[in-house]
Parts: sequence; C-alpha cells; structure tokens
Amino acid sequence: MMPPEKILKSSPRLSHRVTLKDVADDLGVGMMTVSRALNKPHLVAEPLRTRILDAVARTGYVQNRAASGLASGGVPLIPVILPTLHHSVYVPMLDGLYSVLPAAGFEILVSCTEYLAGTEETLVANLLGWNPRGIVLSGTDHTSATIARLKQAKIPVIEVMDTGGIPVDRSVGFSHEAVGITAANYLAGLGRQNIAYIGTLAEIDSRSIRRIRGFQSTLKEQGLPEGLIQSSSEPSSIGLGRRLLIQLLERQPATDAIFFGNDDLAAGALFECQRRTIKVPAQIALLGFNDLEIASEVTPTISSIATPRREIGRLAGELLIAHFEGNAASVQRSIDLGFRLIERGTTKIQL
Amino acid sequence: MMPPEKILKSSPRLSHRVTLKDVADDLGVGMMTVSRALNKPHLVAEPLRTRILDAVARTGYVQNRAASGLASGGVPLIPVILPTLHHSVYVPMLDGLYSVLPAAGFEILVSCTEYLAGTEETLVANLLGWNPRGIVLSGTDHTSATIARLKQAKIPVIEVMDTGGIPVDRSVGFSHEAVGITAANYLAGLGRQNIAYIGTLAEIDSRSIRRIRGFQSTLKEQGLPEGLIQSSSEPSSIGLGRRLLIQLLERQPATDAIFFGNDDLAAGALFECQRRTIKVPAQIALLGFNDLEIASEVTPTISSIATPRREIGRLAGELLIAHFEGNAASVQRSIDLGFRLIERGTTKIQL
DNA sequence: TCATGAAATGATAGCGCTATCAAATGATTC
DNA sequence: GAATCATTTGATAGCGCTATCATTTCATGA
Repeated sequence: MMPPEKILKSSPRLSHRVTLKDVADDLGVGMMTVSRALNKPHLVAEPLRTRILDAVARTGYVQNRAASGLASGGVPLIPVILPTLHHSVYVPMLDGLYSVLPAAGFEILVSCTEYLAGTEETLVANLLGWNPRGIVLSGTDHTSATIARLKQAKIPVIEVMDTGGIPVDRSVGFSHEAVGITAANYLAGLGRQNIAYIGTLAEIDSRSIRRIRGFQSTLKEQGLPEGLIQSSSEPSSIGLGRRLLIQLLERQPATDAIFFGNDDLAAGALFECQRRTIKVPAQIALLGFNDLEIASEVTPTISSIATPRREIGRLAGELLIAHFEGNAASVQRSIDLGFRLIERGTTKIQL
Repeated sequence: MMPPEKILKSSPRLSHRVTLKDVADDLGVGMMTVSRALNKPHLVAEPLRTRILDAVARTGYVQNRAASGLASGGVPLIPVILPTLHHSVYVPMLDGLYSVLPAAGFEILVSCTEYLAGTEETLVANLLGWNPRGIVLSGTDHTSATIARLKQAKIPVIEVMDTGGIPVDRSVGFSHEAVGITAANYLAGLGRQNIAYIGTLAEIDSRSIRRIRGFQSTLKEQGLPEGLIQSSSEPSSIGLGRRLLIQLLERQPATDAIFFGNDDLAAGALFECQRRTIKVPAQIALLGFNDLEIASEVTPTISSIATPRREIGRLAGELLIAHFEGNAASVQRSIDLGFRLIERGTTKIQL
C-alpha cells in the first residue's frame, strides 16, 4: 500500500495567472534570467533577451507587483496626497509630477483628504504600507502621529504648495503669508479702504490661515481697518463665490476691494456684481488667487496671483529622483518658488 | 576550530519597519493571532484583541500591503482609469466611487490616459500586476490586447460613461449617440438651420465619435445640411471654445446653432459671442454638454445636457461590491442611466 | 465524570518575486 | 596553453504576510 500522500496545502489564487516560472520553464531558462531580462535588460545577452521578451509577450505575463515589492523591499511608487480634485487647482501640480516621475520608473498614486481632519493620518499610514520609495503631501501641517510615521519610514517626503511650516523633510512651494501681504499691499496701494477676504475653510486650512494672517497684518500696517473675512466650509466654486459676496455685502456694503482664496470664487463674485450692476473695478476691486483659466477668460478679466503649481510638481519630482540617485544632500530643505501678481481688468481700468 | 558559519543571506530592507512578528513577540502571542485581530477581529477573544490593538498602536505597526497581497492572492484595490483630470468632468464619477468603495474596504487607484493611444494598454497591464479585485475603465473601446488581458484576469471589469459598445464585462453610462440625436433634434426643433458641432478629439475619442454620429444622422433625417465639425486635439477649455468658435465662424458665418462637446467650450464660445456682440440665443443658440457648474453661473445661462456622472460612479461601485458578495449574476450587462437636456438662456429667451 | 464539540490560538507552508552568491562560459593576456 | 578576469546564467533563500490545519481551552450535557 502506498503511504498516505502528503496533501499539499494550497494557497488561494484568484485565477491561474502566468508566473515568472511559467515563462522560465517555457524557455528552459532560470527564473532569474527572465526576471533580469525584464528589470535589468543590460545584464542579459542579446539573443536570449529577445527570446525572453517574445515569450513574455506571447504568454501575456505581467509582473506580480506584490511579490516584486515584497522581494525587493519596496515598490517604485510615489503616493501623492492632495486636498481635493474638486477644483482644478492641484491638477497642474500633478502634471508636474507626471512629467518627471513615470519617466524615471515611478508610478504615482493619487489620494485626496477632501480637507477632512484625520483623513490624512489614515491615508499616510495606509500608503506607507505599500513601502513606497517616497511620498508627496500637501502643506506642512500634519498631526504629530503622521509626522512620526513619515520620519520612521525613512523615505524622502516632499511637502508641496506651502513653505510656511517646518518641513518633515523637504518642502517646495511658496509663502502663503507673502501672498496675503502682497494682496493687501496691492489693494491698499490702489487706494481701497474697506478690503475684505472671501475664501473657504478660513479657520481650518493652514494655507488659508497663513494667507489671512499676512493679509490682516498688512492692512493693519497700512492703517486700514481689519478686513472682513467671509468664509465657508464648502468646496470653492463659482456659485459659492457669488453667495459669499452677497453675504459679505450685507455685512459691509462699503466694501471696495476683495481678495479671494481662489479664482472661481472671484469669478462668481464678478458675475454677481454684474447682475447687480456694481461696477468692477470702479466700485469694487476683485483680486483672485491661483490664476485659473477662468480668470483670464471672463470680461473684465480677473486680476490674480499666479502660483507656480506645475513647477512645484516638477521640482518635487526632481527632488525625489535626485534623492534616489544619492545627490540630494546639498539641496536646501525648503524651496520657495514665489508667485506673481497679474494685474487685469478687475483691479485696473483697461484702456 | 569552529566550522565556518553559514553566512545568512540578507534581503534588503529600506529600513527596519515593525513587522507582524515584532508585535506578536512583544506580546508573546502567535503571528496569526495578531493578523486575525487586525483583519478578522471577531475571531479573536476580547481581552487579547484589545491588548493586540494597543500594541499595534504603540509600536506604530502598519501592515505591509505587498506581503499581505502576495499571501492572500490579491489586493483590495480598485484601479480606475480615466481619460484626464484636466477638466472636472470625471471628478463626480470618482466621487461616486468614493462614496461606496472605501466603506466596503477597497482602495481606489486613479490613473489617466490623457487620451493617448496605447497608454491604456500599458496602464491596464501594469495595474493588473497588483492583482486588484476589480477594475473600472472609461468607455468601451480598448485594444484587443487590453480586452484579452482583462478577460484573463478573471475579475469584474466595469466600463463607465458609455454604453455604446460591447462591454468586456459590464458597463454603466449613457448613450452618446442618443445625446447627439437629442441635441440635433432639439436645436432643429428651435428652427435652426445651420447647426454645427464644436468639440475635442472628434476623430479619436470614441464617445465624441458616437455623439457626432447621432448628431449628423439626425440632422440628415431632419432634412438639414450636414453639421460642420470644429474640433481640436487640445484638452477642452474655455479658451479653446473661444478659438474654435472663431474658426467655425470663419468657415461658416451663417451658423445659427452649436452643440458643444463640453460646457467649458460652450462658455468660451459664449464669451467670444459677447465680445463680438453676437446675440445669444437670437443669432446663435448654444447647447453645452455635461452640465458643469459654469453653465448655470454665466449670463445668459448655458443650456446643457446633464449627465449622471456621480450616479454612474456610485452604481459602478455598487456593482463591484455586489459581484464580490456573489450576487451580481442577475444584473444586466449594460446599464443606461440616461441624461437630461436642461433648457437655459443660450437656447431660449428668458423672460 | 467524561465525552463532545465549539471557540480560541498556534505552527507551518507557501504566495511570486528578487538579492545574493556560485558556477559556467568566453575573452584576453603573457 | 594556462592563468586571469569579465560576462552571462542559475540555484537558493528569504521578503512579511495569510490560508490551512493542528492543537489547546473551555463550556455543555449525558
């Protein structure tokens, strides 16, 4: 009688996928050679390499990323945590990242916090579970648990869009406080007396807070009354700009200049002014932020503060790559790419 | 003399991360118990479970997703492939997915093809390498290699935004051809004679092609001249709408109605009409598509065809979950959620 | 009292890949 | 022709986790 066969423990498989071994056996070569032909082609001699790549194409083999990531101790992945995709502010930043990272072999994984407190902490923990090679976050305000985790991960961390705090590792952006200062100085310089701010999350979002801080302190310096803040926790949109303008004018009908947290808000306010036949800029000057497309397409065109979002993304990507190539040490921790005030029709009578 | 010690092969580690074993040893329990406490808490008795969760929090343990995915034969991940994030058309669809998938334990991984041919094929291959539990694609046009891979993966595939082709597995969307028919019938019904189409990627994007097909065939039925098509390969934007209008009017100054491939194009065209003091809708009627926010915020408001993008995303997510729970068999393969024409100021004089 | 089985926990074997080292092969030099 | 070295390929041991089965514990009833 035969001895009882040892029953093989079978691990689950969603379906029998073609594995490295299948390809290797098919050609009668070692698994490592196939692995090399795919990952480090220069280490495999020409005739074999071609045969292997053919076999890969023929069998439809796809690398199992989980296995690869486990074996090599990390995944060529860069998670990017954004506040939201509901307005297009962060898309150019993503473009910047996409313009350099994929070419260097990194995949980008986009996630959004939707400005919800605590979301970032969970996201960071989850994303670090992938063992990514680096990570990109928005802003420099994070819970201490998040900061601890990021430091523990020992991977490059790039915080984008803001240079206002102390970076965990490196930051690339611009100073929101300086934006607030520039806006207030500019509007005050136009001779405006009652300068207000319309934005979202004025007390929650740290970038808004910094902008408002710079704005208020400058108004004070200029001997002007403290600016009214009209804010909402809704995401920024044209309609919201319209509604916040209505609310603001109820509180302070004498308002003669407004700085906005985003151009879509400014556009909404402009539309509402036009509806009410309030003359812009004669009666109220409007200054937007971010230089979104809509600002230069409406009539009158909306003055705005242009932010180098695409460049921020690109530089963030380049810093990561520099880090992986081992020459990042010399770079300063916080890189300020500045911003640019663009004077258009809503603050200046166009000839 | 001691025998030469076998030198342990060391695998690389980006940094010593806390592992399951660390947590287990710390508490003097088995690894499986810790794993269970995290993944199937009901299988671990109360006092121990709490101790384990405490230890996890204390040590900052994060599950290694690659190891977990490898061991369990798949990752609770749903990749979503979109055409682009450069306009906000697809964001509500994402919202819909986010409203159901994370609650059911799935992570969402967003990627974009940017309408580049071949990108989708590469993306699908890469993404399937994660062994995801399901996948969401835009549209029903894919290369045969992509279709083959998707079928081979044996996971649910949901194609969203379009019901025009034969789905690989299931599709949720609406008929772009019906949109074109509705638009043409509506504008013809207003008595317009020279009806044109302004859009992007008119010959490349299959959804545009289908819309145009329905549009042209309906004009023909109505005994109207073939509609002029003014198209560009740039991404849709306000400025592009303005430029395409200029080009169109050069080709055919008698144009009295235009159907647009997206509302931002319609807005740009409206702005250009206003600049040229062309009366809208008296001289030219404008009909947009997608009912983006800008359509209802400009003056006159832009008539548009509203598409149920959020619902499409939500339903796609629900179909996936139904599949995982084993009760998807009864659902029809292609679900048409329809669309709605919204009559506003650019096609109808408002009282 | 002891069988009986449910509930809780643990030991073990891979998942599919890559790092590492060993071996084989070929090229080069004296 | 042998020694030396670079190039190419292969065998093996994990990476950290979970599925599976084995074991232990404990309540239950005859």
